[in-house]
Amino acid sequence: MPSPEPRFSRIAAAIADPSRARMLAALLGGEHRSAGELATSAGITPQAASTQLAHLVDAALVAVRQQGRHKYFALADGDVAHALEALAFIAERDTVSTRWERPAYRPLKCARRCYGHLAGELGVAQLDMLMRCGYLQPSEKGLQLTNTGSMWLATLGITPPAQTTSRLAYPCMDWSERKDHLAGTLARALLTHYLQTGWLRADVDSRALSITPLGERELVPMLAG
Amino acid sequence: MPSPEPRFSRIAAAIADPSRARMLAALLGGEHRSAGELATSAGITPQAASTQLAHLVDAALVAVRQQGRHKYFALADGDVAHALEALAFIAERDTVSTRWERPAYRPLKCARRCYGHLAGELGVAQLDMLMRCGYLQPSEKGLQLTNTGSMWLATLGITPPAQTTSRLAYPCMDWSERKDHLAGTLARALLTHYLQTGWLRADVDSRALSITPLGERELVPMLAG
DNA sequence: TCAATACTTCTGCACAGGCCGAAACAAATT
DNA sequence: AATTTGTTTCGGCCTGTGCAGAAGTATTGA
Repeated sequence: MPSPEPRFSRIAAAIADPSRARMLAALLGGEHRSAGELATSAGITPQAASTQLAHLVDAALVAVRQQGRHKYFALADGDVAHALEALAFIAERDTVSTRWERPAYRPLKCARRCYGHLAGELGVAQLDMLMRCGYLQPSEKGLQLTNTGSMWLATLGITPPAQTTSRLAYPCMDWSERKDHLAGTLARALLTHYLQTGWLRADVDSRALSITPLGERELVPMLAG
Repeated sequence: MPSPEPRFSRIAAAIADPSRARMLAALLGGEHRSAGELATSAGITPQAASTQLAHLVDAALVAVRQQGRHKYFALADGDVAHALEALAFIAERDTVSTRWERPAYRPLKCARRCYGHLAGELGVAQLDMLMRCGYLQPSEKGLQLTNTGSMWLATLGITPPAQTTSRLAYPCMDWSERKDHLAGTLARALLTHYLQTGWLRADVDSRALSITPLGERELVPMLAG
């Protein structure tokens, strides 16, 4: 006689917890975020976030993608985003409206650190330029520095990092741009150089990188070329 | 630094409880239901249902309408239904599909009891016929039985109920038809008659009324005329 | 090989919230 | 007025579940 529990209540329960909801809100833009990032977004410890993210994955609300020692999470698909927006709509319809624009996200999309190397629009542009100019070329394992590439590095005053067990250069998915950017020791050396020359300036407590006026004049054209 | 709690998590929390979800599912067809009905739908006691319904009203997911000593609840609006369906969609997308057709609801829409009187398509047809034939006419307080109406009742073998403190006849919103049907002591007398003559048969544990073959031949044409 | 970083599992704790029984309140019927 | 029926409030119990601390696993970098 008591009807069975509606299946949508399980989905709603997954969304209902404030910490999980904060993580989902952080993913609403469509970008991928690592577990640690989501932990700080939610204001909880990494181990708590790990449990909650497992909960969300189990409910098929978010999808995981492992990349090295990181795990990147994103909304499972557009249907989930649609459901969240439908909930948000009835939650916000009586308020002053126009949230859901997120100016806080803009600088991150432009340029940011991705564990020592450059990511964002600028990072994608960097890899694009390196390939287009023939400074890097694909090889059987990752990307290989060409002779002209070594010469280009020399003009910048960078000596190519010695080939070690850690990879020199390889593509890394850029989740805000949905394209690859450059990762590896070479990428870290390049970002270090950009910071030393004052082309970029690192934010204190965020991954954002801001472009200085000098960088606007010198770095941006270089990467565009 | 920890972002504020997203407002949609409060909405999700209201939906997440299994008992509340069962009540919402019972309202998904758009019909109004009384608190007691929703309590049995959810499989909880009336006092528990009262608390949960207050919760749903507070969250603006359902709207209340008081009618006498009853309280009728319904989904607040189409946006709420939309959000519930969006949640149900992602909850059911991997299952064998095609729920959400509800053959169980069909007999209720046709004919049912509404606290002693006839409701549903047949109830609406009944009031329509009574007015069209001039058996009832509007008065300052409710509906009044005419002389021809009294004669018509006599041909059925019904003596008009004496006017008491309880109202003889008045319109009552039919929530499946979105029109009025007949309520009052006269309406109860008519339904009792229909059941005694075997035109209708009452279900055991539901408000549904089924039309017998005899009723199909005699009652349905009478109400249509 | 060793250290650092990212994430996960385990354990115990504590708070939130749903439930029922009992009793009160309100409306309608007698 | 008295009774019946529908709904609400109060009090106490109890389960579910989110949290952090500590310890464990995995991957990367030197």
